[in-house]
Amino acid sequence: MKKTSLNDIAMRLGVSKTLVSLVLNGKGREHRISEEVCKKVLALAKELNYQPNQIAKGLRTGKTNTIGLIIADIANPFFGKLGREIEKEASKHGYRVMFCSSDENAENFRLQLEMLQQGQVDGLIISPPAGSEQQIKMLDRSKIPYVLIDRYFPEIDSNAIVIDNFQAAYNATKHLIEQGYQNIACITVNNTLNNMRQRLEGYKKALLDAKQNPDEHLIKIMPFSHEKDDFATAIKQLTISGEMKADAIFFTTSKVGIMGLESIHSLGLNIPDDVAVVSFDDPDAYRISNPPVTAVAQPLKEIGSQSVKVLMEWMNGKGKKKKPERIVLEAGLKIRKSSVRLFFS
Amino acid sequence: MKKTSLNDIAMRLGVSKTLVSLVLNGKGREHRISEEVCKKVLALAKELNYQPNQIAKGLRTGKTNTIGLIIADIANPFFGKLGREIEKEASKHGYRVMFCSSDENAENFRLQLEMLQQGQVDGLIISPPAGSEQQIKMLDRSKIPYVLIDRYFPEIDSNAIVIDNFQAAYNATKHLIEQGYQNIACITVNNTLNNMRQRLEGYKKALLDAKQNPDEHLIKIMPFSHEKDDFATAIKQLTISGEMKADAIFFTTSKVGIMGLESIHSLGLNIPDDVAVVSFDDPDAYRISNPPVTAVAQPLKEIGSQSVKVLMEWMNGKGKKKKPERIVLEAGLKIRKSSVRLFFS
DNA sequence: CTGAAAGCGCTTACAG
DNA sequence: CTGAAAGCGCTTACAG
Repeated sequence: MKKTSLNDIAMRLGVSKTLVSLVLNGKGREHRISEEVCKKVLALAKELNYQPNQIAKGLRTGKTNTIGLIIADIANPFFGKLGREIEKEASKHGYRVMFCSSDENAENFRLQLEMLQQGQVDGLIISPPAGSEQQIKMLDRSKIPYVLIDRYFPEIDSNAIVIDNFQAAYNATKHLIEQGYQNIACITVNNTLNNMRQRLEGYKKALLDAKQNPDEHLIKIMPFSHEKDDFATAIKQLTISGEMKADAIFFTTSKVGIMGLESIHSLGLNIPDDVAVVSFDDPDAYRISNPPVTAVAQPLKEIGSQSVKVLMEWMNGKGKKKKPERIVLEAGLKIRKSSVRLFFS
Repeated sequence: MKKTSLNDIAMRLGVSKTLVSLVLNGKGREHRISEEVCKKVLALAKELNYQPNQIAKGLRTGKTNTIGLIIADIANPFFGKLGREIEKEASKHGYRVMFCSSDENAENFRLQLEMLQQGQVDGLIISPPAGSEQQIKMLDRSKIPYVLIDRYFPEIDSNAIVIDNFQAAYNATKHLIEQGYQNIACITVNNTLNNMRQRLEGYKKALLDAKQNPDEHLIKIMPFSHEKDDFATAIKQLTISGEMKADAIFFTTSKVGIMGLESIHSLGLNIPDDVAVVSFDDPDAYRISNPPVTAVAQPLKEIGSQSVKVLMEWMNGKGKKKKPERIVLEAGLKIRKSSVRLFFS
């Protein structure tokens, strides 16, 4: 059985498809179409379970009611939760969302962006990987509405919803300092994105402000591959065999933090007695970890809703790009046992 | 600047768009179009950065190269990882995927299914919520290819990729029995889906086979809302205040397990000495939990790739529905310290 | 070797 | 109050 089309209804009722279209789009009154004709159309549409073909509608109107979302990895709980918020918010506005995971790879990203621009989406929410400046510049020159999340390129004027990474990292480090830790290490990932740089800078600045000099031996920059062995080595150097013993570690992402915690556990080290831990991001894992892990919790709900809001404003603004908005949100520090000295508690 | 269309290229070259379409679709040879014309077309297309409008193509060919995915919640790591595998596999076949989270709610599901059927996707991969039998039956009568994952309705002949939930639960429980636990509790969720029922049945059967009678006091069926308080109460009853003291708990999902572990920790109970723990599903959290949690690890990669494979076969089978395939995979038990008696290890 | 034409299912001026 | 017609950007018989 074929799906019923506008024409089927028009034919069976002996009216034009213009009329059917009008009625079904609620423009019956507006066009002063007689009550009874309206009723007949509506009734038959219901009977035949008519579903307008969105593809045809999209071709004609140039609107797809779909937004594209490119993030690093939907399987990463941070992006999973963020994606869910965006989906929720978009659906309130009648939009669906197409997900793409770039794996922080600029080439994947380029292909996904290209694909999404082939007339499939009305707007984009994007977490651009390192090295995608050119793509974003091109995107900016095209007329398609977009907003960046999680990171942005300072030299490109884009809408962006981000958090204050510097301040959040600063606060996390300061918390460790206040707990009396003296050799605070930082494990981060080899990534040139501004959000990651700011996290490292915030950490360093907090140390400097406390007259603790950031020691290069205490800063580990991991390859993006996130290999278990690399982490085991790094943790071992920081805690057992290295030139500087760390009494606390600040992880700049949850992916790094989870790998690090695994290594800490398999070395049999005690948290926080042997080494205290604070991490960026707040996956479920940190709440059920024993002890629970102190975490920088990003306001995912707000990032999601704001990004959709800004995108909608642009999309409904007749395609005219407004002055770019850069919204900077605060991230809270959830203090848990992994970073609290017992004699303080 | 408008996007360049087939027509733009045809006009500028003084040829027909038929020809341009043919060449760009690699059918130049086939239609014996002269080398030089081909080259000119290709060159100009590149110069103008021509991107075919997929919406128009979709309307004409009836193919969107998109598959729809409806799961419970993309923010749940189980579905996040599964979604990622499906995305990966689909992209190998040139398909993109539209994600929808139903929250296990039949009404949400109905709306999402309806939306996706409005000519937007070529096929569907679905994790149907309880109470959606009618929707699946209707879907089955329509000609749109689909495959179910994670659960199915025994009375409806659908393609389905699932695991042997009964056996996996049986094995997990048997493991606890072998470790010498005598009062093994089960915490599950109030859900009539066949996968959940089988997990409970597998647990009971393992107890029966070991001459341990399943005691109703040891089985807690939680409301789907997953409220913290409900779990605190349940765990307290099982471990401290109840009529039967449990020395081990089997959680039937990771969502339940994570809530349960939180409660266990906040009661200050020791795992596995006070109470041992085994859980269905294997989120990151279980590896970094201290002690790490024994888990039933589902083969997400295989569920993902098989579901896409079966769907592709149907979609490329000229719309003719094949005999439904019901693929049942095995889930492995990852034994970790949360369920191992010290004197055994 | 190449082109004119029809048509996918809609919406939207325009005309009466 | 209602309809004929054009057109969104493609693909695909068909004709020459």
